Amino acid sequence: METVITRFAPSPTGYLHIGGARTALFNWLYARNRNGKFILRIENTDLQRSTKESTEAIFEGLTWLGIDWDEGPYFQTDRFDLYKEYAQKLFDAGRAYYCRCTPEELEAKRKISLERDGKVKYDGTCRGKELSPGDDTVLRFAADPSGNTPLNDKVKGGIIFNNEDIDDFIILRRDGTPTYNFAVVIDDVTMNVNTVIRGDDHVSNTPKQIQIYKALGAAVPAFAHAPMVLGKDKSRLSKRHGAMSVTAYREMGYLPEALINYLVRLGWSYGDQEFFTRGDLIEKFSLEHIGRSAGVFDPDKLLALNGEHIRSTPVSELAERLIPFLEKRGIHETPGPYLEKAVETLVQRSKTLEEMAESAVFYFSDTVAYDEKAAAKCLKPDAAEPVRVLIERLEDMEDFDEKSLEDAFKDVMEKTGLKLGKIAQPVRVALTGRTASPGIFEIVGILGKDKVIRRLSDALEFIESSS
RNA sequence: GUCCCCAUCGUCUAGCCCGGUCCAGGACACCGGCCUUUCACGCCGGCGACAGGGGUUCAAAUCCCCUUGGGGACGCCA
Repeated sequence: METVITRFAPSPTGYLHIGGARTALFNWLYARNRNGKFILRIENTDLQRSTKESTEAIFEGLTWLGIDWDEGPYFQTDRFDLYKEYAQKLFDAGRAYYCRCTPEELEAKRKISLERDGKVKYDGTCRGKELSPGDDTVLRFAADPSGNTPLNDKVKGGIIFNNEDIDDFIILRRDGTPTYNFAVVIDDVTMNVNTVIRGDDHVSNTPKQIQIYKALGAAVPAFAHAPMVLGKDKSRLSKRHGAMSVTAYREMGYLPEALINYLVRLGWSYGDQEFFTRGDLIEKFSLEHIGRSAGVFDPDKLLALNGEHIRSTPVSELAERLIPFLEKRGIHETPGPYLEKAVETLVQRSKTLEEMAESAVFYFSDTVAYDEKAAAKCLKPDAAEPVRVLIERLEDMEDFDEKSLEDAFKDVMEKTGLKLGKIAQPVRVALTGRTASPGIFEIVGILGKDKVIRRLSDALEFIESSS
């Protein structure tokens, strides 16, 4: 069977966004699933808008997501000679002609025809004039004037375009650079791309491209147009909808595995399964299960999924990935048992690494910063007694294992006549500064005798001084 | 305006191709409850959809048509 060759061809005019990442993912996954080849190509024929920074950002985003490419990156700017060569072929074959209409004239024509019959199509003024190339000419493709161009889309099914709706579009600009609809085809032909997976905002370009393939006598690839990703208001995704760049999610503490899982699942399904590892995705991905309708990006679901991925990631690995987030808070921690134990207590309570780092601060700081409300609620005078008793009891202890801690707290309960809840909350605030935290025994065990007693004493002091 | 696509819970979706097993299943969110030293996790339960109208058929979420709604494309952008 023929080797599947797919590609991701972004234009470097901004960061890698959610929608682009999903397209990349679909192509990559399909290639991996079919044991094919995945190519990365940068479509930078628009010299004005393409930037080096955007190109770097795209590489960075893809790399973080774990999307690797087998070939490329290719840059269209390195291939201008090739486009000219193919343009010449079309010209020689009578399938392209020079046009001298100015942008202003075209604009006027568009306006008139739009008013007349609602159609916006080049009227073919220069077709048949046999103009020769010059500074003031563009090269246009001579499209089929009649008949139709069928597209057999892998996800949309069959679509038939009337050739009368397809105009003689420009393939080489006045400055000799190729336009998108022409360059993609030349690239895909010369790179042997046989499966084009892209957003369905490209469907209406497809018949134009198919005509180029045919005019060139090249094999038409399989097309799969995936539905769009929309924002909450069902309009096309944009900055208005919040964080849209892939790297923004990295910064917010999302795991690439989770983003991938979410993005792929948005528009593709595998029965009722929601959770997928990278391996699952590669194994199970198929074009047949890409949906036909557009989907709304739901940050809540992504967040929930991220929590799930965190819970299924080995603690040692999480610990390592957490370090940058601790650094951001001025905490310089190295991998090791202490970090890992701390992480272990936070896994179920964290939906992002960012959140985990925030909750982990008390494990690493010298003094505890009390949350105002927490202190007001729990570090009141009536908390002094149990805290004092606990300190005394703890001071006599050698081992801080769970069993002996439990006994210690029981003793405090007996001596003070208080329920565990009444004792645990003040202690929790004394140790962490907050009312919500991992289990008290866990924390005490990890922090160790010295830190625990110091923090309890600090709290006692706080209670006394503020009463 | 013209062309194209789409249409199941608020959202992502299963089911649709090969009509009956669907008074429509799962997930997120939301609301209850259980567990419990807090918060989570986990578990149990609830709320909640086949856009509307016509056909076809013994039978339609599933097939056909229309309407409506949404999206996309109409660039010397990609």
